[in-house]
Amino acid sequence: MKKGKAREAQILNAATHVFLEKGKDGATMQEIASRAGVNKALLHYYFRSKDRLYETVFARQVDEFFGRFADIIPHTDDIKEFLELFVSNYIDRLAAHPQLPGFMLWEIKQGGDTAGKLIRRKLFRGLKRGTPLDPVIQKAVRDGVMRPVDSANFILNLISMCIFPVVGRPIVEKILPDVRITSPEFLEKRKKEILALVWNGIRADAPPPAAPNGPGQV
Amino acid sequence: MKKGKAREAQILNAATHVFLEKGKDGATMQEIASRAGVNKALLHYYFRSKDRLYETVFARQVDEFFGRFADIIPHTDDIKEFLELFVSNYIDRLAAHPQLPGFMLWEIKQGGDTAGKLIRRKLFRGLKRGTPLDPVIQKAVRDGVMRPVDSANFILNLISMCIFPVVGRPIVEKILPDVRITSPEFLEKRKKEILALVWNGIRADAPPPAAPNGPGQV
DNA sequence: GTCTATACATCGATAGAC
DNA sequence: GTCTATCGATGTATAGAC
Repeated sequence: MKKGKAREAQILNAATHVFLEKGKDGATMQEIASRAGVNKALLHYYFRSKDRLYETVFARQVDEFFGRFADIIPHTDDIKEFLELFVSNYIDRLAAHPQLPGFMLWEIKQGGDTAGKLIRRKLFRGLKRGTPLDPVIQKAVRDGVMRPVDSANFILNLISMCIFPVVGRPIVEKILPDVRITSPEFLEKRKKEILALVWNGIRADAPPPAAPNGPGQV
Repeated sequence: MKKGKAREAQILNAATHVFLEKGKDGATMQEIASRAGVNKALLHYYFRSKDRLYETVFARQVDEFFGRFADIIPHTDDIKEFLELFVSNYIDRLAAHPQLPGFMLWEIKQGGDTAGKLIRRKLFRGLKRGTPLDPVIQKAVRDGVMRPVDSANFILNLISMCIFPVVGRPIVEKILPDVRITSPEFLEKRKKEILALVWNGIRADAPPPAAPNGPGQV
């Protein structure tokens, strides 16, 4: 009935939804078929096997997770503004796909080298060798506006603070019952707090007036 | 042949290993039995079903992950020293069980309310209502040694920086090929960098001599 | 307690009608 | 292209001998 490409996309959407929620092992062809509103056999018609269907979905998600990473890199020479925008963009991106990081992390750990090679390829395409944050940070250090830090660790810290709340959402919301990780209010407050910590640290004797977003946070 | 308790522990060890690596869905009774060196039927003799075996393993891991959280809380009034010890203890603990965080995060997301209730119980036992870090931080703010921050966000940041590298190890090591997350050298450097960031921030005009572990990190 | 043998369900995959 | 029917493999679980 439907045209081939439309059906393929329809199945792919259902498969993506199920795989992201249950993982490769937890997902079944039956559930994917039901969600797509078609029969099991049709999945095999379009994608030979579960493995190939999964690979297709996984590759697309790697694209979403890594390939479009360049989109969230701001273009400004002001390091403070750069960090503000980066954290804001990154958190917005993560909030738009809350299931993606947890899925990627778990599945990559399972996937071994098959997944590993795919990531390497995608990663080193728009992103030739090394993080795009590196040069920005090193320049800020040279300019004397940022104290010398280990670049890799600093980037790791920045990314950790953005990603972990999304990945650990079920746990975090259980421990802090009055928090909804993906609510706009929490996300906006979180952006400010990350920036304030990164920029000022927590020491009381640090110069107060240079806080990234005014002094006012509880 | 063997006494009941010993066999039970033997099976439980094998089950823990397999479940932690593959997750509930990916694990099979056959693999657990083989690793334990016994027959499938014996697993059902000791633990009626796969579900019950999994629940036993999961409950023990929740204990490891949450229940023993109090052990890593330092006892000192000096906030700087407190944070140093907390981060150090926490990272050491995580490095000792590198598979645990990823497993917990993924499985809790799958487990729904069954897992949720179990965690709540374990969590609010040695840990009556609220994080044990909260009072320490609020006291430091009152004493004026720490600038006012949102306590929940600060704790979230601290924990994120400790946990994420372990959870994201496969990805991180793929992007930074010269890093071995669990190597002692990297872990020790990481402790210093987290503390330096938290305490001083990155701003160049912050007073330099109060760095947590001397000024020298490139 | 521990094994072999097997029952029963479910999953991935294919054949064949339409 | 899409369905029904079914096969073979695998997974959980049980029966019964020892």
